[in-house]
Amino acid sequence: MSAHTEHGDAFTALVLEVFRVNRLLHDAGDQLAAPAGLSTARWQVLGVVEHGPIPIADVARVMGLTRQSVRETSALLEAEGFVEFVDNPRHRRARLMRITPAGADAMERLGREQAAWANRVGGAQALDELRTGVRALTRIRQTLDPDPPLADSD
Amino acid sequence: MSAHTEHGDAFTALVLEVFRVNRLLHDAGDQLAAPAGLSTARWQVLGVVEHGPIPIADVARVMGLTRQSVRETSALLEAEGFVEFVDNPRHRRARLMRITPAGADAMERLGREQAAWANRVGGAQALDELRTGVRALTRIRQTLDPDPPLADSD
DNA sequence: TCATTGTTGACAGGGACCTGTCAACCACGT
DNA sequence: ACGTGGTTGACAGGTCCCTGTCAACAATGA
Repeated sequence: MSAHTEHGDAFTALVLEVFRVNRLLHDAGDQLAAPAGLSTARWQVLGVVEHGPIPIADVARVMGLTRQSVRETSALLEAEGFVEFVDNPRHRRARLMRITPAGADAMERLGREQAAWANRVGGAQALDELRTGVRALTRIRQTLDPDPPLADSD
Repeated sequence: MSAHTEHGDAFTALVLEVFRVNRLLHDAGDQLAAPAGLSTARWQVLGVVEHGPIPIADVARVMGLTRQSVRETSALLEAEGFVEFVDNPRHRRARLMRITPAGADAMERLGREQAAWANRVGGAQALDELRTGVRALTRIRQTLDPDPPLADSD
């Protein structure tokens, strides 16, 4: 039908699979995060803020999102009491997002539940397959992404 | 830090990579589809409708989406003239979505451009890595998805 | 010192997905 | 024949992401 090479065919299959799995993982993340009053998106933002006070624009860069998306999520996190904004001595406009004790608590609980879930679902897969999958996606990301997000050093 | 097994660790890395790559692929799809007046979502719906007249609920099942999402996308596709709704002799309420000549044209052009793009990006990857990646994601999807989407037989 | 340039948070508006709810419709068992 | 239950499209409302635009702010060079 379409003029796909073997590589093009395999890549296309991977693309469609990424779309499907992404939605399932996102939903699973929402279900994991819901008891803590969070969602996948808020959880991820909180995971960055957890490392230390940081302006919105920096969070966006780390996550590979736009400032606007992060701003919206951050406003909700603040309204729910998971983060607070404190003055930035280096920039009067760019205030720093800081995790609150409530936010830290939620992250701690979520960390435990995520670990249990990841061990359970990941345990049902072959280790080498998981690792090859990560490598494949990473290479594709590097091929597609003109400027990759900053390292989220753990 | 968190009590991750090796499997849990690899799985978590895969999850985060899926999130990042999904966004890049979605954006790339939008850019591919834009010249044809489509987007990634509309393109995918049109790809199902292309196989023959079908009600909205069936499209949703095939794609693993809700009827509501497909309905919205379908309304836009109809407004743009890519599909039309025709009476369903078997169900008065569930009218059939049918691709228009304009829709078929757009899909044909997009098919060629997608093939070129997939060959180019996929060609930069190792074939066995791509295939293992597909297998890994497929297995994860089957682990997560209680009722998998219908086959999109080509 | 001062104008230019780049970055920041904010605001408006839109796209694509979700859940919850409803009336219309079909199919099925009694 | 008829009610019951499941499915369908529609509508309301919400989340998470995007682009485009703007004024406030910082940093830089003339």
